[in-house]
Amino acid sequence: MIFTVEDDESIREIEIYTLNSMGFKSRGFSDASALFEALEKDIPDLIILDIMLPGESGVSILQRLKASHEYRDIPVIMATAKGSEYDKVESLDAGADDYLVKPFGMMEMVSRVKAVLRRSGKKETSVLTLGHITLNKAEHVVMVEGRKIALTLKEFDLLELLMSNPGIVFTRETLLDRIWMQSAGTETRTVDAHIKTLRQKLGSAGALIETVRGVGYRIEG
Amino acid sequence: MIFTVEDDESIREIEIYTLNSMGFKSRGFSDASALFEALEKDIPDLIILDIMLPGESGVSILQRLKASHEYRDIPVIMATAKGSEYDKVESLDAGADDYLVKPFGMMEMVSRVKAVLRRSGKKETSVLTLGHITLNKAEHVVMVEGRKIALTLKEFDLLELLMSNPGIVFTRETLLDRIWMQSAGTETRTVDAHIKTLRQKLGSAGALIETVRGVGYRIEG
DNA sequence: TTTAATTTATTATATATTAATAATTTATTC
DNA sequence: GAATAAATTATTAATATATAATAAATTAAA
Repeated sequence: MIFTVEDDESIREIEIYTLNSMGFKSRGFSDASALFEALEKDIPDLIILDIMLPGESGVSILQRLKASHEYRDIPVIMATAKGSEYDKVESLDAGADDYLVKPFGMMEMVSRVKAVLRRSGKKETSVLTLGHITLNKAEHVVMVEGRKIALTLKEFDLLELLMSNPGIVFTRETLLDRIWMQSAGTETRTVDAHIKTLRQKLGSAGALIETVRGVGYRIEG
Repeated sequence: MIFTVEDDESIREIEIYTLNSMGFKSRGFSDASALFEALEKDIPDLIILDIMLPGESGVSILQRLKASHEYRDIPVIMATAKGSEYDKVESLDAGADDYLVKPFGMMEMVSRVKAVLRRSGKKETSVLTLGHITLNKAEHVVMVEGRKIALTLKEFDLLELLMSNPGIVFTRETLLDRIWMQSAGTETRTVDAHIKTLRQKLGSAGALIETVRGVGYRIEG
């Protein structure tokens, strides 16, 4: 679970939407009081904290968090306005784990979130992302543009292998070997059939799976 | 055990019903004398105290509690009428741990109760809630929609593991390893059988336990 | 001696595979 | 550069297989 504190509603919504569709769970809050209220019920894995907030500032919230025995271990990423070097220094001093300079892109946010989670040694997210496809290994769930897609085991394994190696072409033989545990030999259309259902279930994102004629399949890097 | 002091009988009943169905034990009292009588026999983990009471007011009761060597460590949540800022300040001054502004929702009450119990470092609440299922680890009791469900040991452990990790898929192998302390190997339908009885006993809430074909089981996050 | 846990056997269902055909793409020939 | 042939992949639907749900019977434990 990721908490984000941001007073601008549209930015907050985009952040939450992005995080959710990348396989994270997230909730947004507009100010300090809403955040601390939620903290009583649920300790998140990470907090994204805007500095400019109505009422209590992000830096002040950060200091409160780090002063609290209960909350000090939650990693925090600060969102600073461009150029306010002083805030940045002060935040890092106060114990922020990373910072984002506004205006920041959603993909930058996600990659920083992943990096901080990885560094802070929290349970490895095990989330693969590519284009609009998100694959969560632990939950065995695939999302396309925020919508959950039901895949069968073979489809899931196939997609996972392709997504783990974007750009790399796999021959049918290799795929049969690695996913079906079949040593090559008999001619079969099994792989083709699964690629077909995969593409279909992925909808528009299915176009990411490319056929390399005469060789095999790959997912776009 | 949670005590709630509230003169309005219907509110009191709802509070008790809610707390009980969330896995807490609770008793209600209509005024100060009933409360102090009960306190002589049993020290609760927390008291919810209405301010507007016939006879002695909630604030006065709070002051007496905090003045008493015996009772001062019991956390107290005050229930204040909307807008009576003075009462709120006076209560927090007098040592209340939190306050609820009337009219408050039952879920808000429960989450504040949990938060205060957690903060006050009392025995870890160890109450898991998911949908209509409530699991109390300490009391080894599971409730579904307020009704107590009798689970066997293995069933309980299985549900606890799943509820502690909502959304995460567990393979039969992992479940056997973590609950049955069996290292993998022999093919068995043991897990399936327990999932079946669990679902059956949970009734409609049993649908929360999902089968991920070819992988294992998970409980909906 | 009752209750719980496990195993076995059966039934139901989801998924995988295959085979046949259609649609493409690439190569070849005129 | 068109027309045709050859090769490859896509698609479909029927069939086979694998997996899970269920119920009943057995074994173990309290």
